[in-house]
Amino acid sequence: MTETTYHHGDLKNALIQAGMEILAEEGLGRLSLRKVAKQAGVSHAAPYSHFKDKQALIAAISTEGFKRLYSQIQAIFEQYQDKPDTLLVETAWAYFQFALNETDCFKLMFSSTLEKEKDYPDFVAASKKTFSQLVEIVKVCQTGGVLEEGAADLAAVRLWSTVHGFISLLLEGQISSTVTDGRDLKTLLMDVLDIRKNQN
Amino acid sequence: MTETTYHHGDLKNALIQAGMEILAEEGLGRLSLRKVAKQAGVSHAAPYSHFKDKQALIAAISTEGFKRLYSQIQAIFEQYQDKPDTLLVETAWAYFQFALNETDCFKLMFSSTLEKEKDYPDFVAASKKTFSQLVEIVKVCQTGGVLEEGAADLAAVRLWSTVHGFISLLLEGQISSTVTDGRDLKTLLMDVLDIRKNQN
DNA sequence: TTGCTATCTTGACACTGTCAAGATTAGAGG
DNA sequence: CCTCTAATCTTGACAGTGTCAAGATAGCAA
Repeated sequence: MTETTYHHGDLKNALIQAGMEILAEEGLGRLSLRKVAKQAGVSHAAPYSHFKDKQALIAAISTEGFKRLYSQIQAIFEQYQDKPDTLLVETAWAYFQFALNETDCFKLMFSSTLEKEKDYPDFVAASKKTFSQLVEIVKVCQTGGVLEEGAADLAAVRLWSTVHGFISLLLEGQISSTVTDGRDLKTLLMDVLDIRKNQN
Repeated sequence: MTETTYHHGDLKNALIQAGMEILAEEGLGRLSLRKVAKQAGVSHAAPYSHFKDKQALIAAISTEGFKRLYSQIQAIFEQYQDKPDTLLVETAWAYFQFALNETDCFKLMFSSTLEKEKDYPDFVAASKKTFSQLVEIVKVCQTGGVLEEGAADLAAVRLWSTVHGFISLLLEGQISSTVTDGRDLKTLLMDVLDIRKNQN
């Protein structure tokens, strides 16, 4: 589908793409360089022309994951920019859905498979950008009166921590069913975030 | 140190012990069954007499991690049982410290290396027990007036999510330095949890 | 003592990440 | 159009891995 010629043009992205597919279908445990290479239709050592390491490929996949997460949140941001209360809930919900829909990618992004993030500036940039976006959203919510005024970055960390921790524990099966039962996920999320229901 | 005889008595625990040491010294990425076996002084296939899988060993190590976490929190619980406000902070701080001191074990416990937790009832029991403990602590804080009354399990999930998410993101290097700079970790934790400073 | 059974060893297999050496080819300079 | 260089890709090898089957060992019950 994506291949161009024999010397096959854009292998780097093809490998990232193949990696994400395997990740989604088989999970992190079954993600190997050789399988990625085979899926991209090249020999087992070909990836080393584009990635120093398996770590480097994983960094690239994580980076791509952050970009997707960013753009999904960005869509929410633009949609609800002038409805601050809805904005907060929907941002959290978008984060939640990303984790649910692309579980293994999400886990890869955060499950410290990467050992020396410093070595991957693209990865750092992509995640920093996402965080700045959250701070931005928090500011809008503050001026909109949905959140108390105060250090926006701290408030963003607080919210991000809660959402991230909750979805992580949930994916891990650590949230007791006495809590989850009888609530749909979105209401549950709002309860955990301690957001009172609004108009819709 | 721990070996008893030639047919070497208590290999199962020796393997768990060896696994935790390697985990602490070299990290999850470098934890292999064969290395664990060598460190315990047995041949490479010996672990299969006690563990079905590498997964099973990892489950056992995680379980041990939960037991340690439990007992550390339990110590805090007993110490501050009748000082509800301090209790809350110190519990969160104990969780925090566990993650900081035994980082790789902590990551192993939560980083979904385990694929089918259902298959490891001991693991499930140990983590459930820890959660019950948190609910218990929340209840004490509620009757002590430190937390609003309400569903204790939901409040526990909320707190746990925030602490867990925060420490996870921190370990991952995802927390911007604009937030961490100039605050020591405990104050930072209290800020994130939105707990106002008290007497001490 | 005898024999059963849990435990441990040995040897093998397929698979993995990684590297060195060589083949191929795209594209720049003539 | 041809040539040459550098990027790209292949082949082959190596050590390390998880796992299993077959056999050795030894603790313990009879």
